[in-house]
Amino acid sequence: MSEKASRSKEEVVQEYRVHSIQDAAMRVIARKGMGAATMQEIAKEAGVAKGTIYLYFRDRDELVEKTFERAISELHRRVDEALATDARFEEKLRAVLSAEIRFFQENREFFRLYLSFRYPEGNPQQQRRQKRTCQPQYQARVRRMADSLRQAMARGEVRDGDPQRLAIFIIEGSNAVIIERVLEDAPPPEESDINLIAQTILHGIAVRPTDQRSGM
Amino acid sequence: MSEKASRSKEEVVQEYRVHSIQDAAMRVIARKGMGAATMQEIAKEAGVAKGTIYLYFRDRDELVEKTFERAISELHRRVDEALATDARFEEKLRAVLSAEIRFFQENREFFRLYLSFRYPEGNPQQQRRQKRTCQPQYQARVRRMADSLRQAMARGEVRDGDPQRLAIFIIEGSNAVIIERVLEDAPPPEESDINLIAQTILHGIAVRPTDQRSGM
DNA sequence: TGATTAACTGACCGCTCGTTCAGCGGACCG
DNA sequence: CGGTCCGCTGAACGAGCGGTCAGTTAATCA
Repeated sequence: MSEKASRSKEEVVQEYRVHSIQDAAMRVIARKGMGAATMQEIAKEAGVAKGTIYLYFRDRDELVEKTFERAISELHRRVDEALATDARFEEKLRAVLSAEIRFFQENREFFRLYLSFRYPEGNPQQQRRQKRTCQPQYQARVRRMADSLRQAMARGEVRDGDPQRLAIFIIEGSNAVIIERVLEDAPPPEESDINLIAQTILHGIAVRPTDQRSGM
Repeated sequence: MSEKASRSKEEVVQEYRVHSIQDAAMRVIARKGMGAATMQEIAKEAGVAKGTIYLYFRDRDELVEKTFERAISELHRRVDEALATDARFEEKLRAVLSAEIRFFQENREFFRLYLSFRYPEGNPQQQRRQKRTCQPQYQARVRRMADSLRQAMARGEVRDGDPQRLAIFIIEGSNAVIIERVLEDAPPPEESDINLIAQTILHGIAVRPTDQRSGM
Protein backbone atom coordinates (compact mmCIF):
# COMPACT_ATOMS: atom_id res chain seq x y z
CA MET A 1 0.00 0.00 0.00
CA SER A 2 2.73 2.41 1.03
CA GLU A 3 4.67 1.05 -1.89
CA LYS A 4 1.78 1.80 -4.15
CA ALA A 5 1.39 5.27 -2.63
CA SER A 6 5.07 6.09 -3.12
CA ARG A 7 4.94 4.76 -6.64
CA SER A 8 2.01 6.99 -7.46
CA LYS A 9 3.86 9.88 -5.87
CA GLU A 10 6.79 9.21 -8.18
CA GLU A 11 4.39 9.02 -11.05
CA VAL A 12 2.99 12.39 -10.10
CA VAL A 13 6.46 13.89 -10.03
CA GLN A 14 7.25 12.26 -13.36
CA GLU A 15 4.03 13.56 -14.87
CA TYR A 16 4.80 17.02 -13.57
CA ARG A 17 8.23 16.95 -15.19
CA VAL A 18 6.81 15.69 -18.47
CA HIS A 19 4.17 18.37 -18.53
CA SER A 20 6.48 21.22 -17.58
CA ILE A 21 8.87 20.19 -20.35
CA GLN A 22 6.00 20.02 -22.82
CA ASP A 23 4.77 23.43 -21.74
CA ALA A 24 8.24 24.84 -22.19
CA ALA A 25 8.47 23.26 -25.64
CA MET A 26 5.18 24.85 -26.63
CA ARG A 27 6.26 28.29 -25.49
CA VAL A 28 9.61 28.09 -27.27
CA ILE A 29 8.00 26.83 -30.47
CA ALA A 30 5.52 29.69 -30.26
CA ARG A 31 8.38 32.17 -29.89
CA LYS A 32 10.88 30.79 -32.37
CA GLY A 33 8.93 28.56 -34.69
CA MET A 34 9.08 24.80 -35.04
CA GLY A 35 12.39 24.70 -36.91
CA ALA A 36 14.27 27.14 -34.72
CA ALA A 37 13.18 25.74 -31.37
CA THR A 38 16.32 24.01 -30.03
CA MET A 39 16.55 21.44 -27.28
CA GLN A 40 18.93 23.76 -25.48
CA GLU A 41 16.40 26.55 -25.29
CA ILE A 42 13.50 24.27 -24.41
CA ALA A 43 15.61 22.90 -21.55
CA LYS A 44 16.46 26.39 -20.36
CA GLU A 45 12.81 27.42 -20.56
CA ALA A 46 11.82 24.36 -18.52
CA GLY A 47 14.59 25.01 -15.99
CA VAL A 48 16.33 21.68 -16.53
CA ALA A 49 19.46 20.48 -18.31
CA LYS A 50 19.29 19.36 -21.89
CA GLY A 51 20.08 15.79 -20.92
CA THR A 52 17.12 15.66 -18.57
CA ILE A 53 14.69 15.96 -21.45
CA TYR A 54 16.09 12.74 -22.85
CA LEU A 55 15.13 10.94 -19.65
CA TYR A 56 11.49 11.61 -20.48
CA PHE A 57 11.46 11.69 -24.26
CA ARG A 58 13.37 9.49 -26.68
CA ASP A 59 14.30 12.36 -28.99
CA ARG A 60 13.17 15.75 -30.23
CA ASP A 61 10.54 14.27 -32.52
CA GLU A 62 8.89 12.42 -29.68
CA LEU A 63 8.87 15.51 -27.48
CA VAL A 64 7.22 17.61 -30.19
CA GLU A 65 4.79 14.87 -31.10
CA LYS A 66 3.67 14.26 -27.52
CA THR A 67 3.41 17.99 -26.89
CA PHE A 68 1.20 18.39 -29.93
CA GLU A 69 -0.94 15.40 -29.05
CA ARG A 70 -1.64 16.54 -25.53
CA ALA A 71 -2.84 19.95 -26.69
CA ILE A 72 -4.73 18.86 -29.78
CA SER A 73 -6.59 16.13 -27.95
CA GLU A 74 -7.85 18.72 -25.47
CA LEU A 75 -9.03 20.88 -28.37
CA HIS A 76 -10.73 17.91 -29.99
CA ARG A 77 -12.34 16.91 -26.72
CA ARG A 78 -13.99 20.30 -26.50
CA VAL A 79 -15.00 20.36 -30.15
CA ASP A 80 -16.47 16.88 -29.90
CA GLU A 81 -18.40 17.95 -26.84
CA ALA A 82 -19.81 20.84 -28.84
CA LEU A 83 -20.83 18.52 -31.67
CA ALA A 84 -22.25 15.80 -29.41
CA THR A 85 -25.67 17.42 -29.00
CA ASP A 86 -28.48 16.82 -31.48
CA ALA A 87 -29.21 20.51 -31.79
CA ARG A 88 -29.64 22.24 -35.12
CA PHE A 89 -26.53 22.68 -37.22
CA GLU A 90 -26.38 26.37 -36.45
CA GLU A 91 -26.20 25.67 -32.73
CA LYS A 92 -23.47 23.10 -33.24
CA LEU A 93 -21.47 25.43 -35.43
CA ARG A 94 -21.69 28.23 -32.91
CA ALA A 95 -20.72 25.90 -30.09
CA VAL A 96 -17.70 24.64 -32.04
CA LEU A 97 -16.58 28.15 -32.87
CA SER A 98 -16.95 29.22 -29.27
CA ALA A 99 -14.97 26.19 -28.07
CA GLU A 100 -12.18 26.89 -30.53
CA ILE A 101 -11.98 30.59 -29.79
CA ARG A 102 -11.78 29.89 -26.06
CA PHE A 103 -9.22 27.17 -26.51
CA PHE A 104 -6.89 29.37 -28.54
CA GLN A 105 -7.45 32.21 -26.12
CA GLU A 106 -6.31 29.98 -23.26
CA ASN A 107 -3.49 28.43 -25.29
CA ARG A 108 -2.14 31.32 -27.31
CA GLU A 109 1.21 29.54 -27.66
CA PHE A 110 -0.39 26.54 -29.29
CA PHE A 111 -1.29 28.08 -32.61
CA ARG A 112 2.19 27.91 -34.10
CA LEU A 113 2.63 24.27 -33.15
CA TYR A 114 -0.80 23.68 -34.62
CA LEU A 115 0.18 25.27 -37.91
CA SER A 116 3.40 23.31 -38.08
CA PHE A 117 1.46 20.10 -37.87
CA ARG A 118 -1.29 21.21 -40.18
CA TYR A 119 1.24 21.69 -42.97
CA PRO A 120 4.15 19.47 -41.97
CA GLU A 121 7.61 19.92 -43.37
CA GLY A 122 10.77 17.90 -43.25
CA ASN A 123 12.22 15.03 -45.22
CA PRO A 124 10.13 11.97 -45.98
CA GLN A 125 11.20 10.11 -42.84
CA GLN A 126 10.20 12.99 -40.60
CA GLN A 127 7.01 13.43 -42.57
CA ARG A 128 6.14 9.80 -42.15
CA ARG A 129 6.40 10.25 -38.42
CA GLN A 130 4.27 13.35 -38.44
CA LYS A 131 1.67 11.78 -40.69
CA ARG A 132 0.95 9.24 -38.01
CA THR A 133 -0.21 11.89 -35.59
CA CYS A 134 -1.01 15.00 -37.54
CA GLN A 135 -2.84 13.92 -40.65
CA PRO A 136 -5.18 11.54 -38.83
CA GLN A 137 -5.90 14.23 -36.24
CA TYR A 138 -6.74 16.81 -38.86
CA GLN A 139 -8.66 14.42 -41.04
CA ALA A 140 -10.64 13.21 -38.06
CA ARG A 141 -11.66 16.78 -37.42
CA VAL A 142 -12.68 17.32 -41.02
CA ARG A 143 -14.60 14.06 -40.96
CA ARG A 144 -16.40 15.01 -37.77
CA MET A 145 -17.51 18.31 -39.30
CA ALA A 146 -18.44 16.59 -42.56
CA ASP A 147 -20.58 14.11 -40.61
CA SER A 148 -22.47 16.92 -38.92
CA LEU A 149 -23.03 18.51 -42.30
CA ARG A 150 -24.30 15.26 -43.77
CA GLN A 151 -26.66 14.90 -40.84
CA ALA A 152 -27.93 18.45 -41.35
CA MET A 153 -28.40 17.76 -45.06
CA ALA A 154 -30.45 14.68 -44.26
CA ARG A 155 -32.57 16.73 -41.90
CA GLY A 156 -33.12 19.33 -44.58
CA GLU A 157 -31.38 22.07 -42.66
CA VAL A 158 -28.55 22.43 -45.11
CA ARG A 159 -28.42 22.33 -48.89
CA ASP A 160 -26.87 19.25 -50.47
CA GLY A 161 -23.22 19.50 -51.50
CA ASP A 162 -19.87 17.81 -51.03
CA PRO A 163 -19.64 17.66 -47.22
CA GLN A 164 -15.88 17.06 -47.26
CA ARG A 165 -15.14 20.17 -49.27
CA LEU A 166 -17.57 22.23 -47.25
CA ALA A 167 -16.01 21.05 -44.01
CA ILE A 168 -12.54 22.04 -45.18
CA PHE A 169 -13.78 25.43 -46.28
CA ILE A 170 -15.58 26.07 -43.00
CA ILE A 171 -12.77 24.81 -40.76
CA GLU A 172 -9.98 26.70 -42.47
CA GLY A 173 -11.95 29.88 -42.94
CA SER A 174 -12.86 29.85 -39.27
CA ASN A 175 -9.33 28.97 -38.26
CA ALA A 176 -7.96 31.94 -40.13
CA VAL A 177 -10.27 34.27 -38.28
CA ILE A 178 -9.47 32.63 -34.95
CA ILE A 179 -5.73 32.83 -35.52
CA GLU A 180 -6.15 36.44 -36.55
CA ARG A 181 -7.78 36.94 -33.16
CA VAL A 182 -4.82 35.33 -31.42
CA LEU A 183 -2.42 37.68 -33.18
CA GLU A 184 -4.47 40.77 -32.36
CA ASP A 185 -3.79 42.78 -29.23
CA ALA A 186 -7.44 43.53 -28.54
CA PRO A 187 -9.68 41.13 -30.47
CA PRO A 188 -13.39 41.96 -30.77
CA PRO A 189 -15.82 40.14 -28.47
CA GLU A 190 -16.21 36.45 -29.09
CA GLU A 191 -19.85 36.81 -30.20
CA SER A 192 -18.92 39.29 -32.86
CA ASP A 193 -16.67 36.86 -34.75
CA ILE A 194 -18.97 33.91 -34.12
CA ASN A 195 -21.88 35.83 -35.60
CA LEU A 196 -19.87 36.86 -38.62
CA ILE A 197 -18.74 33.33 -39.37
CA ALA A 198 -22.06 31.64 -38.61
CA GLN A 199 -24.03 34.20 -40.61
CA THR A 200 -21.71 33.88 -43.57
CA ILE A 201 -21.69 30.10 -43.61
CA LEU A 202 -25.41 29.71 -43.12
CA HIS A 203 -26.85 32.56 -45.13
CA GLY A 204 -23.97 33.88 -47.19
CA ILE A 205 -23.08 37.48 -47.65
CA ALA A 206 -25.31 38.29 -50.61
CA VAL A 207 -28.32 40.49 -50.10
CA ARG A 208 -31.33 38.18 -50.38
CA PRO A 209 -33.13 37.98 -53.76
CA THR A 210 -36.33 38.91 -51.94
CA ASP A 211 -34.72 42.20 -50.98
CA GLN A 212 -33.14 42.79 -54.32
CA ARG A 213 -34.74 41.18 -57.37
CA SER A 214 -32.21 39.26 -59.37
CA GLY A 215 -32.41 36.25 -61.62
CA MET A 216 -30.21 34.15 -63.85
CA MET B 1 26.06 50.01 -79.57
CA SER B 2 27.71 46.63 -79.80
CA GLU B 3 28.68 47.12 -76.19
CA LYS B 4 25.09 47.64 -75.26
CA ALA B 5 24.08 44.59 -77.25
CA SER B 6 26.63 42.36 -75.55
CA ARG B 7 25.69 43.70 -72.18
CA SER B 8 22.07 42.82 -72.74
CA LYS B 9 23.13 39.38 -73.85
CA GLU B 10 25.01 38.97 -70.59
CA GLU B 11 21.98 40.21 -68.78
CA VAL B 12 19.84 37.64 -70.53
CA VAL B 13 22.23 34.88 -69.49
CA GLN B 14 22.28 36.23 -65.95
CA GLU B 15 18.50 36.40 -65.84
CA TYR B 16 18.27 32.87 -67.15
CA ARG B 17 20.61 31.64 -64.41
CA VAL B 18 18.72 33.52 -61.74
CA HIS B 19 15.40 32.10 -62.89
CA SER B 20 16.62 28.55 -63.25
CA ILE B 21 18.04 28.67 -59.74
CA GLN B 22 14.78 30.08 -58.40
CA ASP B 23 12.81 27.39 -60.19
CA ALA B 24 15.06 24.75 -58.72
CA ALA B 25 14.63 26.26 -55.25
CA MET B 26 10.86 26.16 -55.63
CA ARG B 27 10.86 22.52 -56.67
CA VAL B 28 13.15 21.44 -53.84
CA ILE B 29 11.17 23.40 -51.24
CA ALA B 30 8.01 21.78 -52.56
CA ARG B 31 9.59 18.33 -52.20
CA LYS B 32 11.35 18.71 -48.89
CA GLY B 33 9.78 21.68 -47.16
CA MET B 34 11.28 25.05 -46.41
CA GLY B 35 13.48 23.90 -43.53
CA ALA B 36 14.88 20.78 -45.16
CA ALA B 37 15.66 22.32 -48.55
CA THR B 38 19.47 22.57 -48.59
CA MET B 39 21.63 24.73 -50.81
CA GLN B 40 23.36 21.56 -51.92
CA GLU B 41 20.18 20.04 -53.25
CA ILE B 42 18.95 23.27 -54.81
CA ALA B 43 22.29 23.55 -56.63
CA LYS B 44 22.06 19.96 -57.83
CA GLU B 45 18.48 20.52 -58.98
CA ALA B 46 19.57 23.61 -60.91
CA GLY B 47 22.57 21.79 -62.39
CA VAL B 48 25.17 24.16 -60.96
CA ALA B 49 27.67 24.07 -58.14
CA LYS B 50 26.71 25.22 -54.69
CA GLY B 51 29.07 28.18 -54.92
CA THR B 52 27.45 29.41 -58.12
CA ILE B 53 24.26 30.24 -56.30
CA TYR B 54 26.20 32.73 -54.19
CA LEU B 55 27.22 34.59 -57.34
CA TYR B 56 23.58 35.45 -57.89
CA PHE B 57 22.16 35.60 -54.37
CA ARG B 58 23.77 37.01 -51.24
CA ASP B 59 22.63 34.14 -49.03
CA ARG B 60 19.94 31.54 -48.59
CA ASP B 61 17.45 34.03 -47.22
CA GLU B 62 17.75 36.24 -50.25
CA LEU B 63 17.32 33.30 -52.62
CA VAL B 64 14.17 32.16 -50.85
CA GLU B 65 12.81 35.68 -50.59
CA LYS B 66 13.37 36.49 -54.25
CA THR B 67 11.95 33.14 -55.28
CA PHE B 68 8.82 33.78 -53.28
CA GLU B 69 8.44 37.31 -54.54
CA ARG B 70 8.65 36.34 -58.19
CA ALA B 71 5.96 33.71 -57.85
CA ILE B 72 3.64 35.62 -55.55
CA SER B 73 3.74 38.72 -57.69
CA GLU B 74 2.61 36.64 -60.66
CA LEU B 75 -0.27 35.29 -58.58
CA HIS B 76 -1.19 38.78 -57.44
CA ARG B 77 -1.00 40.09 -60.97
CA ARG B 78 -3.60 37.57 -62.05
CA VAL B 79 -5.80 38.14 -59.02
CA ASP B 80 -5.67 41.90 -59.52
CA GLU B 81 -6.60 41.41 -63.13
CA ALA B 82 -9.63 39.42 -62.02
CA LEU B 83 -10.65 42.16 -59.57
CA ALA B 84 -10.03 45.04 -61.97
CA THR B 85 -13.40 44.77 -63.71
CA ASP B 86 -16.46 46.56 -62.39
CA ALA B 87 -18.61 43.45 -62.62
CA ARG B 88 -20.83 42.27 -59.79
CA PHE B 89 -19.08 40.83 -56.76
CA GLU B 90 -20.08 37.32 -57.71
CA GLU B 91 -18.32 37.65 -61.07
CA LYS B 92 -15.21 39.03 -59.40
CA LEU B 93 -15.16 36.27 -56.84
CA ARG B 94 -15.49 33.59 -59.48
CA ALA B 95 -12.79 35.19 -61.58
CA VAL B 96 -10.43 35.34 -58.58
CA LEU B 97 -11.09 31.72 -57.68
CA SER B 98 -10.53 30.65 -61.26
CA ALA B 99 -7.27 32.60 -61.43
CA GLU B 100 -6.02 31.06 -58.20
CA ILE B 101 -6.99 27.53 -59.12
CA ARG B 102 -5.23 27.84 -62.47
CA PHE B 103 -2.17 29.42 -60.91
CA PHE B 104 -1.75 26.64 -58.37
CA GLN B 105 -2.43 24.07 -61.07
CA GLU B 106 0.40 25.50 -63.16
CA ASN B 107 2.66 26.01 -60.14
CA ARG B 108 1.98 22.99 -58.01
CA GLU B 109 5.39 23.40 -56.39
CA PHE B 110 4.55 26.84 -55.15
CA PHE B 111 2.03 25.98 -52.51
CA ARG B 112 4.52 24.87 -49.88
CA LEU B 113 6.62 27.98 -50.28
CA TYR B 114 3.41 29.95 -50.06
CA LEU B 115 2.47 28.30 -46.78
CA SER B 116 5.94 28.86 -45.35
CA PHE B 117 5.59 32.56 -45.93
CA ARG B 118 1.99 32.76 -44.85
CA TYR B 119 2.99 31.59 -41.38
CA PRO B 120 6.70 32.40 -41.16
CA GLU B 121 9.05 30.76 -38.71
CA GLY B 122 12.55 31.42 -37.56
CA ASN B 123 14.17 33.65 -34.99
CA PRO B 124 13.14 37.28 -34.72
CA GLN B 125 15.80 38.53 -37.13
CA GLN B 126 14.74 36.11 -39.83
CA GLN B 127 11.13 36.87 -39.09
CA ARG B 128 11.77 40.55 -39.48
CA ARG B 129 13.21 39.86 -42.88
CA GLN B 130 10.27 37.73 -43.90
CA LYS B 131 7.82 40.24 -42.49
CA ARG B 132 9.15 42.77 -44.94
CA THR B 133 8.14 40.65 -47.90
CA CYS B 134 5.51 38.23 -46.74
CA GLN B 135 3.24 40.18 -44.45
CA PRO B 136 2.82 43.14 -46.81
CA GLN B 137 2.13 40.75 -49.66
CA TYR B 138 -0.51 38.88 -47.74
CA GLN B 139 -2.03 41.97 -46.21
CA ALA B 140 -2.18 43.63 -49.60
CA ARG B 141 -4.17 40.70 -50.85
CA VAL B 142 -6.55 40.82 -47.89
CA ARG B 143 -6.94 44.55 -48.38
CA ARG B 144 -7.69 44.12 -52.06
CA MET B 145 -10.44 41.62 -51.30
CA ALA B 146 -11.74 43.78 -48.47
CA ASP B 147 -11.94 46.73 -50.88
CA SER B 148 -14.01 44.72 -53.32
CA LEU B 149 -16.30 43.72 -50.50
CA ARG B 150 -16.67 47.30 -49.32
CA GLN B 151 -17.53 48.30 -52.88
CA ALA B 152 -20.13 45.56 -53.12
CA MET B 153 -21.61 46.62 -49.78
CA ALA B 154 -21.88 50.19 -51.01
CA ARG B 155 -23.66 48.95 -54.13
CA GLY B 156 -26.08 46.94 -52.02
CA GLU B 157 -24.94 43.61 -53.41
CA VAL B 158 -23.53 42.36 -50.15
CA ARG B 159 -24.72 42.69 -46.56
CA ASP B 160 -22.77 45.03 -44.33
CA GLY B 161 -20.11 43.48 -42.09
CA ASP B 162 -16.44 43.78 -41.20
CA PRO B 163 -14.82 43.57 -44.66
CA GLN B 164 -11.40 42.72 -43.23
CA ARG B 165 -12.66 39.70 -41.31
CA LEU B 166 -14.79 38.58 -44.21
CA ALA B 167 -11.86 38.85 -46.59
CA ILE B 168 -9.68 36.71 -44.34
CA PHE B 169 -12.42 34.14 -44.00
CA ILE B 170 -13.03 33.99 -47.75
CA ILE B 171 -9.37 33.93 -48.74
CA GLU B 172 -8.31 31.24 -46.30
CA GLY B 173 -11.36 29.09 -46.79
CA SER B 174 -10.84 29.21 -50.54
CA ASN B 175 -7.14 28.62 -50.16
CA ALA B 176 -7.75 25.48 -48.15
CA VAL B 177 -9.98 24.08 -50.88
CA ILE B 178 -7.50 25.05 -53.57
CA ILE B 179 -4.58 23.49 -51.72
CA GLU B 180 -6.67 20.38 -51.19
CA ARG B 181 -7.04 20.29 -54.97
CA VAL B 182 -3.30 20.53 -55.43
CA LEU B 183 -2.78 17.57 -53.12
CA GLU B 184 -5.39 15.44 -54.86
CA ASP B 185 -4.47 13.11 -57.68
CA ALA B 186 -7.62 13.76 -59.67
CA PRO B 187 -9.31 16.95 -58.48
CA PRO B 188 -12.89 17.62 -59.59
CA PRO B 189 -13.45 20.07 -62.46
CA GLU B 190 -12.60 23.67 -61.72
CA GLU B 191 -16.23 24.80 -62.00
CA SER B 192 -17.32 22.34 -59.38
CA ASP B 193 -15.16 23.86 -56.64
CA ILE B 194 -15.77 27.41 -57.81
CA ASN B 195 -19.51 26.83 -57.62
CA LEU B 196 -19.26 25.33 -54.18
CA ILE B 197 -17.22 28.21 -52.80
CA ALA B 198 -19.14 30.98 -54.55
CA GLN B 199 -22.51 29.50 -53.59
CA THR B 200 -21.47 29.13 -49.98
CA ILE B 201 -20.03 32.60 -49.66
CA LEU B 202 -22.87 34.34 -51.42
CA HIS B 203 -25.90 32.39 -50.26
CA GLY B 204 -24.68 30.23 -47.42
CA ILE B 205 -25.44 26.59 -46.90
CA ALA B 206 -28.70 26.89 -45.00
CA VAL B 207 -31.87 25.79 -46.74
CA ARG B 208 -33.97 28.90 -47.31
CA PRO B 209 -37.07 29.23 -45.16
CA THR B 210 -39.16 29.16 -48.38
CA ASP B 211 -37.55 25.95 -49.63
CA GLN B 212 -37.57 24.21 -46.29
CA ARG B 213 -40.52 21.84 -46.62
CA SER B 214 -38.99 19.83 -49.46
CA GLY B 215 -36.27 18.23 -47.31
CA MET B 216 -38.40 16.36 -44.81
C1' DT C 1 27.39 8.19 9.11
C1' DG C 2 28.96 5.78 5.22
C1' DA C 3 27.06 3.13 1.23
C1' DT C 4 23.91 2.75 -2.47
C1' DT C 5 21.07 4.22 -5.75
C1' DA C 6 18.79 7.07 -9.06
C1' DA C 7 17.85 11.52 -10.91
C1' DC C 8 20.07 14.97 -13.02
C1' DT C 9 23.79 17.63 -15.34
C1' DG C 10 26.44 19.83 -19.12
C1' DA C 11 30.77 19.25 -21.62
C1' DC C 12 31.44 16.73 -25.46
C1' DC C 13 30.85 14.22 -30.00
C1' DG C 14 29.57 13.62 -34.69
C1' DC C 15 27.24 15.50 -38.16
C1' DT C 16 24.88 18.64 -41.31
C1' DC C 17 24.44 22.83 -43.29
C1' DG C 18 25.38 27.59 -45.06
C1' DT C 19 29.11 30.03 -46.62
C1' DT C 20 33.81 30.89 -48.54
C1' DC C 21 37.66 31.07 -51.71
C1' DA C 22 41.79 29.29 -54.09
C1' DG C 23 42.05 27.41 -58.24
C1' DC C 24 40.31 25.64 -62.81
C1' DG C 25 39.19 26.05 -67.71
C1' DG C 26 37.23 28.05 -71.68
C1' DA C 27 36.44 32.40 -74.23
C1' DC C 28 38.39 36.18 -76.06
C1' DC C 29 42.09 39.51 -77.17
C1' DG C 30 46.46 41.12 -79.03
C1' DC D 1 49.33 30.98 -79.90
C1' DG D 2 50.31 32.72 -75.15
C1' DG D 3 48.10 35.80 -71.84
C1' DT D 4 44.32 37.63 -69.44
C1' DC D 5 40.09 37.44 -67.65
C1' DC D 6 35.98 35.79 -65.50
C1' DG D 7 32.27 32.66 -64.51
C1' DC D 8 32.24 28.68 -62.19
C1' DT D 9 33.59 24.90 -59.09
C1' DG D 10 33.57 21.96 -54.92
C1' DA D 11 36.72 20.93 -51.02
C1' DA D 12 37.18 22.97 -46.80
C1' DC D 13 35.62 25.59 -42.78
C1' DG D 14 33.09 27.09 -38.77
C1' DA D 15 28.74 27.42 -36.48
C1' DG D 16 25.23 25.18 -34.35
C1' DC D 17 22.40 21.37 -33.86
C1' DG D 18 20.61 16.76 -31.63
C1' DG D 19 22.04 13.31 -28.88
C1' DT D 20 25.33 10.86 -25.27
C1' DC D 21 27.32 9.58 -21.01
C1' DA D 22 30.81 9.98 -17.31
C1' DG D 23 30.44 12.40 -13.42
C1' DT D 24 27.88 15.06 -9.66
C1' DT D 25 24.36 15.63 -6.36
C1' DA D 26 21.00 14.40 -3.14
C1' DA D 27 17.82 11.33 -1.12
C1' DT D 28 17.32 6.82 1.15
C1' DC D 29 18.72 2.92 3.66
C1' DA D 30 21.29 -0.07 6.93
